[in-house]
Amino acid sequence: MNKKDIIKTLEQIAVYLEIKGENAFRVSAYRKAAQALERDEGTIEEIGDPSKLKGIGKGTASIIEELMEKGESSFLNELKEEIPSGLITLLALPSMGGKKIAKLYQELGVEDAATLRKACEEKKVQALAGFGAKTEEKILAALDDFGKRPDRLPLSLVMPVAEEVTRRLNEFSDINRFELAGSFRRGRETVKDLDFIISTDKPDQVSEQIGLMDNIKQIVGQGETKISLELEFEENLIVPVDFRMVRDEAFATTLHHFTGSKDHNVLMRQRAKENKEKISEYGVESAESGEVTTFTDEPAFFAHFGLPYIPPEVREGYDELETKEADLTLVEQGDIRSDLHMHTTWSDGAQSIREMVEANRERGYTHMAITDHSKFLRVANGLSVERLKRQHEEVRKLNEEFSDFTIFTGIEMDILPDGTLDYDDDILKDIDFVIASIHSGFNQKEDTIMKRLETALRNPHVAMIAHPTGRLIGRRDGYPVDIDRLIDLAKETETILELNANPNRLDLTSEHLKKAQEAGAKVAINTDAHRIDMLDHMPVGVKAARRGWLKKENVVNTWDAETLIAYVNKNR
DNA sequence: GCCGTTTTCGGCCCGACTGTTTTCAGTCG
Repeated sequence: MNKKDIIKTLEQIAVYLEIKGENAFRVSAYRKAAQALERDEGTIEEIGDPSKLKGIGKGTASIIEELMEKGESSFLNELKEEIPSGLITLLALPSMGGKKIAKLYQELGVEDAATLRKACEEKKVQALAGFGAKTEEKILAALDDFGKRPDRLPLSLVMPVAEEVTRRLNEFSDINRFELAGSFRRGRETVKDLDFIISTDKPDQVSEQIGLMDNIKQIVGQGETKISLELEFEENLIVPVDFRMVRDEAFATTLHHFTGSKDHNVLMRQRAKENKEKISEYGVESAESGEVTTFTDEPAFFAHFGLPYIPPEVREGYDELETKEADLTLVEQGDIRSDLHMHTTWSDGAQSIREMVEANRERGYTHMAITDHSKFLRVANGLSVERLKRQHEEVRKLNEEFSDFTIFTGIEMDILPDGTLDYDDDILKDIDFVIASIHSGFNQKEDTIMKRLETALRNPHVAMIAHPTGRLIGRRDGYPVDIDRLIDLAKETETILELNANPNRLDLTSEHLKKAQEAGAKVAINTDAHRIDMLDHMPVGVKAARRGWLKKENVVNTWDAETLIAYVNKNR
């Protein structure tokens, strides 16, 4: 059993105990033990004695040891004997938690979705103490929706919704300021909902305007400080959106609270407790005087606890509170001076070279690369050698028009299924910025894929590997890659790895990026734009980079053109 | 179940909302 399996098992035990109606703190102890393992960077073997980690004591350590010896947990096996597995899936129903499920199981013999439905239809549920007719109706409605909707929505789908809601809020009256919080602000690649924090002196009026918005499928909840909606857009795109209304003095702490993550908030509150203080969304309360301190902005809030500003992207409850300011100074959009991966009408892009160049200049960059597909990719009108040469002639001519801007010739060259590259070295040697990438043979075994990648990495003309895992978020997993090996090779051969800024891709992940930075491999953030408007995905990529704790100096797009080309040409 | 410069017991992050109650438990974020 590896570390991931052990973490999963501990979390599974927590779920079973929850349904058993166990003490909530005992349940969370198993979750905390799982988190402690996750937080530690070592493998399970490197950790050695697990009980030396904070959050793992005698009980959970013995379970971990048993898992390592036997590959299974007798405790979990007992729980599985005792509790029908169908109950586990019921936890996914909204407003259903361990306590309610335990009661349904114990008093009505509910074992799964089907028996729960039957109990509701026979009106047995509303007879239980603590349940009622409304609860029964809600359960039936939830069962009807069960499994129809994905748990989390990919960023690419919710981004336009976030923009649309932002546009509408800007038109509302009685709003001092507002900001989008939650996992969207933290830059996660999928989100459960959108959380808007609104500063207002008239929450009733704001709530009323929100309730009259277009596209409302239903109002899920409405209180004095909060209104929760489901907005429905085309193609069955249903996005839950929460709005929290607060007075302006509480805006910073509310924003922090609802930006999360939950684990980060727990760390902050524990820290406050050590100071005899209590954090809530309304401010920081002194336990002694009961006085509440509020803050003008988040930096002031963190400063109150002697902390540097912790960017939203790293608020995941790991070690961000223990990290020194220098390591929290992450790459930002303003640092980006180039986009190094994009397409034109020469292959499968929508715009001409000139149009793409102008669009890049408008975005304030100082250089760029035109990188159309290579000849293997016929469906994308990949460039023959002859067309490649003609295109590069055009790029060079265009480049002469600008004294303050540099256009690199480039190519996104396929790494072929047989492991060879799509062009010979004597073609590649004349190209400024050669990207290599995989668009075929996704079903190959990991070592075959790695051999293909290694060929590209070891070629002195290849500057960068694009979208190194090939995944499409929520649609396909990509091809199998040994990331650690890829990073080591990238470092050794001084080949750049791409963080693809397209919200459907976003490979590398934050874990990959952390490893790359630690290993000393360089990263590029590129939009891979096929249209001008896709160039605007750059901030999405920057956010993803910040989730990977990337510093400016390790992101090659922040370098000037001379430094970049010197790095690329070093080994040629 | 875990933890301790408030230490071996008694806490464990905090508040809003809903639906059930008639003062609060459960769920959620």
